[in-house]
Amino acid sequence: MRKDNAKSPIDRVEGGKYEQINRAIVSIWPHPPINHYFCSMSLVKTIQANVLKALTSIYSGSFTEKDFQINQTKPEFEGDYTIVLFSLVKSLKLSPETIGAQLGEQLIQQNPALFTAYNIIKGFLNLSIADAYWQGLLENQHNDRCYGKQAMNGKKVMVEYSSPNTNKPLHLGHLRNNFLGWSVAEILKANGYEVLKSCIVNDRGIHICKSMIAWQRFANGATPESTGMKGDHFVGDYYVKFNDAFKAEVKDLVEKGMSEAEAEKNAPILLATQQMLHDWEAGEPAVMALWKKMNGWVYEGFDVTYRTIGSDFDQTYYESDTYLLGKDIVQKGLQEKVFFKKEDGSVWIDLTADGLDEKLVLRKDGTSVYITQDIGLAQQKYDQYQIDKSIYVIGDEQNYHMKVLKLIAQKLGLPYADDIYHLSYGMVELPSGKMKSREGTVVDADDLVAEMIETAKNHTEALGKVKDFSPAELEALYQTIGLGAMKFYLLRVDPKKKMIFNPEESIDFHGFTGPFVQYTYARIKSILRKDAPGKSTAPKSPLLKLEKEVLYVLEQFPSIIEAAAIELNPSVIANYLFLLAKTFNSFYTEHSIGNAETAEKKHLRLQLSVMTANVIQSGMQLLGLSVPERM
RNA sequence: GGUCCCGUAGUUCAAUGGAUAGAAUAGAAGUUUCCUAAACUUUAGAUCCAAGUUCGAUUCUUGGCGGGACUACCA
Repeated sequence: MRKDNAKSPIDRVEGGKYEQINRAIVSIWPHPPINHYFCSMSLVKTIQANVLKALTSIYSGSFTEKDFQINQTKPEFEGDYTIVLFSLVKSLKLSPETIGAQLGEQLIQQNPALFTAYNIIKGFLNLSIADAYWQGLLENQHNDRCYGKQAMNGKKVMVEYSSPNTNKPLHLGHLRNNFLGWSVAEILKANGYEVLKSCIVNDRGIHICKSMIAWQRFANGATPESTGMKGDHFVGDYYVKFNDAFKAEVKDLVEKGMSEAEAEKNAPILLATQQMLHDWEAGEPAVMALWKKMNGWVYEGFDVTYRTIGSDFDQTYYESDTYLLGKDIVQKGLQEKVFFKKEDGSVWIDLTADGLDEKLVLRKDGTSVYITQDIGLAQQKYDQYQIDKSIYVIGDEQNYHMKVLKLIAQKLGLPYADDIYHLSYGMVELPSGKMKSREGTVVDADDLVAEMIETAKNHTEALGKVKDFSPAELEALYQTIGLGAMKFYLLRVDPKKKMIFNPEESIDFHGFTGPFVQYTYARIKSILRKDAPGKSTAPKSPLLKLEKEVLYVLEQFPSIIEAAAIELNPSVIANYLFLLAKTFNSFYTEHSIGNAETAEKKHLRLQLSVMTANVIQSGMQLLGLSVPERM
């Protein structure tokens, strides 16, 4: 049953499609992006290789990494990593205990420098890793700024994100999009890709004309300058004014006896808007001038927002340039019988065999539709930059559209078809449901940013730790913390899932948050201003439990960066950083760093602090967050 | 109608088919002569329902129930 068949066209405009220019996860990242790290193989991979070698030498036969799993050992058991043996039981026809004992013995014999002990509980072989391994990692990598990052791999990726409409300001949904796009770009760079960030601006169309008409009629020449308003908000207000006027006209016509459906089609202001769109397409000078003027205002507003939140693009596309693209591709496809023409002259593709519908690609008047433009733009991106992968950060409501786009490209045999990837993310919803401008429930991006910075200010002042900061330093700090809280909040959730934002409850600064991680960093830096790890040749004493726990987490950073790239999922990084900060904080409260028991311990703990700070800093950078030296 | 997505503590989020389902927050109780208490410690609290596959299911399959998105000669 259709849910929205009662809605008027204007409802759909407000609550639906135009609201989100975000467009469609259908395909899978075809292969893990990289094979080796700058420095050394990850511990899990090392264990994997050792287990494979041991299995082969004990049981003779061929094994693959799929024959067993390696998990972190649960804290209630002795050991660091665990081999799950169940899947070997069938093929080897031995009990898990036997396999475990034989494998454990062999591993220790084979690599006594790495494995020190094992125990078997049920089908789980728990392995203990030598202290020397962790100590070596720390000694070698603690101040390696490239830790976890990979060498350039020669592949080029374009990440398209943000993609605003020029008839209204950015809202919370755009923020999720922007932060995701930015972070994914950073994550891919860390994995060795050359990344191009792009943005398609939806700067034309009936919705833009609505703001223009409303301004013409109601503004009396007012400008952002004359009203002191930010340009995008200024224009957005006229978009709202259009809708108010439209509704009033419809109501009026209905009272005069017209049916509601008729009235919605014939409201004078709507007809005027449609005329304006025609004039725009015809290049009518006055309309073009107005269009340029108003879009200019919006861009000035967007620039301010983008600068504040830290978004930028290597390439901006404008729909006014691209909306005619793709027609030649359709003509070619028509010849190749990928498309077919209906009697009225419109051109379609039949996707019913793929479980989809027939889709229009060219109107009967020969003009292109959204999907046609997107094919054209995809082609242009490929021609222009020879990209190996094209990622579209677009909301999940456009899953269908993006599926169609990819499918059409594949059927046309376009070389980049398989490299189109829709990074589909869920909407940000309010506790009451979707944000609706008609109900005034849209959370404005600028307002939210300002509120977060204000909250950061209040918290900071209440704590009074940075009273010696200059006003400029304070402002920078508030921004770092406020934006940090907001970015972390939006990125810590799996992008695929929709998330709920409650405007009544302000975004937290405690717990699983950006400021928590930032605070951990600032506290470490405070120690490192007084002390730095020098050289130590003292024999190493055994690692304490909490020291090892921090190292255990630090060791995983390279694998985490890789996993985040394979999944295109910044929340992997956010979860990791929180775990790291929490683990370090536990260590920090329990053990003194500056006044450690021995010089050797002090040295080790300072190195541990340096490495933790470095990893926090690079990890936060992958999320688009900066870290303060003090807070 | 069709296609797709989602149902986990009061709330917001985790969990490549693995051990006793993790966190955060809200609740209860503690920790400051010592490196930043935006921290730390303890405590209580959850897999929508029903079958199936499996040594093992939050995860996979099927069927319910509940929520959402899409299904325009709009972009």
